[in-house]
Amino acid sequence: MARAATTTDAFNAVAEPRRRQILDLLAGGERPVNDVVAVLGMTQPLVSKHLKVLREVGLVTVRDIGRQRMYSLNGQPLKPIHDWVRGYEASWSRRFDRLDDVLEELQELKEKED
Amino acid sequence: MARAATTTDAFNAVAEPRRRQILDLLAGGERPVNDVVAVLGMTQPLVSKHLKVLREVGLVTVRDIGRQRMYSLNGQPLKPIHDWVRGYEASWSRRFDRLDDVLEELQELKEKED
DNA sequence: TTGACATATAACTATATAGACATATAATCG
DNA sequence: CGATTATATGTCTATATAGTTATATGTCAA
Repeated sequence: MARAATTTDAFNAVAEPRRRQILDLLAGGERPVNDVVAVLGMTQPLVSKHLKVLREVGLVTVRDIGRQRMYSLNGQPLKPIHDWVRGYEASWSRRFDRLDDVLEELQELKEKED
Repeated sequence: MARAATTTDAFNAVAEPRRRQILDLLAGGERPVNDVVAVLGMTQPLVSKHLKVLREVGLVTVRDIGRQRMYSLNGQPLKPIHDWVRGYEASWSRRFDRLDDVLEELQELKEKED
């Protein structure tokens, strides 16, 4: 079995850094394809391909204006990622780390003893 | 060019659902490989492979106890994912959506008029 | 030492890319 | 219509898998 398709879910779609760049750009507002091409410096076919992937997982929507296609962001499919990763916040944030707090308190007590 | 390696960063490592399962299990505490095999019902070589990927991106650490290898979680590499995705929270959470708040207030005013 | 247990690695298959280049489709303008 | 502009798609290459099966490595126990 090969890797799951990039269009399987947001997790896979967003693993590619250039697709994150595109989303970051669209977060600033609707943009036609050539804007993305110009700003991010990728070739036009590559941008179109990445946009297709993002469209298939619902991270962007399109609106036709004459011969331009305006792409806009839809962050909703990112929610599962946020929900999943948030459960791990405790493992890097001292604010959430009870053990660290305890150790710190013990350390403070120890220093007072000296 | 092919897709970036799964060991490139946490984004890629975590795109695979079974690796997320493994992390979710390890979140409950240190575990030997065969525990993961038994609980998650994957073959042992597959688990070892996934653990190797997770190790290479720093999401798990190992500790040898006799012939067992105890794996434990290290969530730190997930922070970049959290940081990136958090910026999009506004796009699905009404709580962060100014426009929605405004519309809601207008709605309330309108209902009072009736 | 021999054997049983725990884990890692090797070989193999099928498949899905990212990116480049060339070309097709489609809409607008003169 | 013909030319130009905007975007999508097809083709080709190199490569990286996830999963299976078989085997190697390493550790403990009797």
